[in-house]
Amino acid sequence: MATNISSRELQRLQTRQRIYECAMEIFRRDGVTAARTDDIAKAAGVSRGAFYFHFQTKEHVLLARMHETEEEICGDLAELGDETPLSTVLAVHGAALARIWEPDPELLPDLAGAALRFTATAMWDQESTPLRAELARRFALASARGELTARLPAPILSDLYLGNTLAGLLAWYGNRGIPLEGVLAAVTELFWSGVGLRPPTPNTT
Amino acid sequence: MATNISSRELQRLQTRQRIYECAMEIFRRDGVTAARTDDIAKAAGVSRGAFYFHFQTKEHVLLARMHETEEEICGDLAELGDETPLSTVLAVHGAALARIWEPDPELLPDLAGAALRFTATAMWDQESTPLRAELARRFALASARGELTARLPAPILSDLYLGNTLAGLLAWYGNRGIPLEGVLAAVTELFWSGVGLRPPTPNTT
DNA sequence: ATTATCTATAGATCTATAGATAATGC
DNA sequence: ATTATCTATAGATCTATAGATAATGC
Repeated sequence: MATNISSRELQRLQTRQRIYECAMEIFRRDGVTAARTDDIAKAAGVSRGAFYFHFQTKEHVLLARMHETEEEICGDLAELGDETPLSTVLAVHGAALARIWEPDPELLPDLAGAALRFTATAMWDQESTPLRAELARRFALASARGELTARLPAPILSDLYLGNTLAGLLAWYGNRGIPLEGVLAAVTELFWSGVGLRPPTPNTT
Repeated sequence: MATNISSRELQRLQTRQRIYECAMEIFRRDGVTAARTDDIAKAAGVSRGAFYFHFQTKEHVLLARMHETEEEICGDLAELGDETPLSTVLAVHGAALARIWEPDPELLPDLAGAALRFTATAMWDQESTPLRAELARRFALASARGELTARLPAPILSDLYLGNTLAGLLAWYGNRGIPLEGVLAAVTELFWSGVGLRPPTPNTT
């Protein structure tokens, strides 16, 4: 738990961070698929082998970005006490998502695609990500408090909510100009109005 | 509009189909990322250049699979008249999805990831896919008939519905054993109960 | 002395294209 | 003769790893 960082560790972290930032820049410039690891390494002032030492593939750099955004959102959620109503939790989550993606939409499709593949594999291995776990926990708390009326179990509702926000992000990506926060708020409201109260069943002729 | 196919065209289509099928098989065996174009070409009995002639990249084979499933689902939807209630249209869509993916889940994460990236790019270019266009049309018809009460415009609701089914597919992928059709029906019901009728606004303390 | 970090490089794989073959249209 | 389909292959890029360097722990 010591915070003293050895010179070697510092150097490693600095190199990794440099590679990470240069990769993101080149991803934005060339697209993830077209980006060459050689260009990234050159920009970071290291050999291509150093890139490989820090990141297994280009996709792993995207996953690092995903972890970074997850940590940021989890930080926001950590400020809300466990008794906070789920609707407030979701509003804070949406606001954080908007703050992160609104100024930098370029990598959204690639990142979303990688996150989706990664999450599916993680789900299959019964693992989770910090944000997904935290949201599932909040949904479970809300369910125990009787805030949810949907018949599906809380963890699945949590995943469906995440899927909804992903769809919202992409709808906004394809139709910029609308403020992202408004789109995500509308998506959450739509999701919530189905989850929060139970209206009569639909008319299935 | 002639249905006569030249010998050359027949040969091309047969070769392409052989490459496509061998690729899917090797994707399932090795995973899309690890699959080598050389193995695919060998399995199809052609040179690696022939693979490249028919498909720009491995991802384009996945997109061909996506188009195939879209055509199949559109075929099902085409049997429903324009006056069919949206809830029925969505039920048929969910049933078709389940029929397609239940017996062959292996490629779901890779295909979903590729589809997501591709769709986002297409949205940005103001293009669409057959299935996405057809669903948007059905949502617009339902909206005109007063079947929808949500404030969001019909095309966005349509995309959110697609995002919901994607989330449902992945929830099922990570937790096989439950019948997929049941998962998708629950997802649609959840989506619909939010879209079809307007309950009181949530309590945002 | 041992180990972590990184470089240099060999080998694997992919991408791009010049050229061969065989079908088509005149 | 022209063109579409495919092969052969050169060159680009990635992946894997042996070895160099410098920090660490004894």
